[in-house]
Order: sequence, then C-alpha cells, then structure tokens
Amino acid sequence: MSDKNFSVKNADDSSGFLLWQVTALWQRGIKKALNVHNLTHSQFVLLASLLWLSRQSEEVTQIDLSAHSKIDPMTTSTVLRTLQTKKFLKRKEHVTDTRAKVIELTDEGASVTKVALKTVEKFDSDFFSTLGEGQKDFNKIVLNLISKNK
Amino acid sequence: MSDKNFSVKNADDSSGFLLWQVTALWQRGIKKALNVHNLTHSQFVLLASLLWLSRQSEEVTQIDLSAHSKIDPMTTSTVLRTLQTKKFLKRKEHVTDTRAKVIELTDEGASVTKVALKTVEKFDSDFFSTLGEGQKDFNKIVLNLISKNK
DNA sequence: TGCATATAATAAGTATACTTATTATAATTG
DNA sequence: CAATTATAATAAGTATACTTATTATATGCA
Repeated sequence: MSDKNFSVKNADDSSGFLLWQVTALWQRGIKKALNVHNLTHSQFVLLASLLWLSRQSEEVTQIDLSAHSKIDPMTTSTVLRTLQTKKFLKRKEHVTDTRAKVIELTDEGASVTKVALKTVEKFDSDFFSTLGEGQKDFNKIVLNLISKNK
Repeated sequence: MSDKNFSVKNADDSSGFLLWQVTALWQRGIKKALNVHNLTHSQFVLLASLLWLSRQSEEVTQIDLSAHSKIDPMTTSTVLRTLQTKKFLKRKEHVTDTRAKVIELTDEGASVTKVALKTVEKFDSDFFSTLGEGQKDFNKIVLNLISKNK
C-alpha cells in the first residue's frame, strides 16, 4: 500500500486535506443553518461585519467591509449589491470621497443580522462542542497559522 | 465596546470565523502554488484521488471519486469533464454498470498529478511548519471535528 | 419475476471567489 | 501645482459548490 508518489500513508495524515475537509463540512452546515434566514454565509459575514463596524464608524465603505471580513473587494461588491436588492442595506455616496460608497444597514437588515448571529453562534457552539476546553487551544493554533501565513 | 448582539469580544474568539479565515488563506496559497501546473485545487484533489484509488481498483467511477474527495457528485462531474478537455484523464463506459463512467488517468495526467503532489506537499509543509510537533495534535483535533460533525 | 427503491450522472440555475483590466478620483511628492 | 502613484469600485471572464429535478439503469425483495 505504499507509493512513492504520496508522502503520507493516507489522507488523514495531511493537515491541508483535513483542514479543507473540515471547512467544507462546516460550510455546508452553516449554509443549511442560514438557509432559514435566506442568507448565504458570505452575505451573513458581510452583514455581521457591517453591524460590527457601524458601532465605531459612521461611514463604513465597501473596502472597510472587505478588509474586516477578508472577502476580496470584488466579491464584496457583488454580495453587497445582492444584499441591497434584498433591502438589507443601502449604498450611498460618500460625502468626501466620491469614489467610495457608504454602506448602511436598513432596519430589516439589522434585525435579520441579529437573529442570524444567534443562529450562527448556536451552530458554531454545537460544531466545536466536541473540543470542550480544547477549543481555546484550537483557536490559538488557528490564530498562529493565520498570523504566520498572511 | 461590548454589544449584546455579539457573544464574543472580537472575531478572534470565534472558532468558526477563524476556521473560515485560515482555510481561505490556505486556499489562496494552494491556488497560487498550483497555478504553475495550470490546475485548480479541486482539479488537483480529483486527480490525486484518482491516482490513489487507481492503485486499488481497476474501475474508478465518478461516484468513487466524489466519495473519496468529498467533492459533491455534480461538481465532480463538472471538474472531471474539464480535466478530460485538458486531456489529463479519459471517461469510458463502465462494462457492467452502464450508468457509470470509468475514469482513467492519461499518461500526461498521471505525470502532472505526480509533480503537482510535490508542489502541494511542499506548500502544506511550509504552511503548517509553524505548528512544529503540534501538527499531530492539530490533525487529531481536526479529525475529531470531522468525525463528530459528519 | 416484477415492481418499488436506490443509484450514477448530469442539466439548469444561483451564488461565491478569484483574476485581470478599467474608470474615476484621491493623495503624495518633486 | 502638476505629475505620479495609490485607492475604491466594478466589468468581464473562469471555475467551483451547491440546489432541485431528470434520465437511465441497477438492485432488493415480496
């Protein structure tokens, strides 16, 4: 069963493959959980980012949202327009920077986001519950990976 | 800075958000690394799965590849046709099950896969090197998450 | 055996996620 | 202050990743 083409005996020894698989599993779960709110995961992330950033700043732009959510600017633009169509947010002209758009949650958008936050937090709580106290270690490891690879 | 809508003080305490972010980082890196072979990550995963499964079985079908790679059957179908166009594999009629297609690597496909495997292993080795000996723990944790959530 | 059920593949449609290139405008600096 | 450089947004194009529905065929069991 050994093969010089593969450095590991089986896929379960490949951190990359495992990371990819667990994320796919997590994404499918989140997708189903958010389905009841008629939101995709990216839509939710941008809404939650907007809710978060709106607490500090009056004028949240698309690039602010892209930076905070880590969703690339083009995708951010596309998803925000979808969310505008759904009437969850408004995109206005920026007062001083005419290149930029100021994004604001509508009342409905804020409301949906807050409910969806509970859904996602519940899902995550369940998904990672098997880690128990080890969840803190998991977060530390992943944060380390992120900081070393960005 | 506290807000009853958010259960955590910041996004760095959310395992789900962290998982999503590190995977996005990993995916971007893999994408760039595989770019020199003119392969996407999904294409690579299916090719590597095919190389792997071909060692055990004469007749590897699309559903076999889907199950092994965890890529859903529809996406598997689409990606395999792209790989067929690239002449990296052939899709033949199954002898006994006429619903199924038998997938076989071409010589070029096998060759590309083997080189790409080295590229991916090198990338993963670098990406996870910061974990040091902790990589085994990481794999264990992730395997646990996968088995408990599937 | 014959039929209900399961399975393999895929068509069509929606929504990311990325790339490169473009437009418009800001900001910096010689 | 004019010229260069950087930035915000997005058009166009490619490739997943998923959903629901369909077609064809295989399989299990009464």
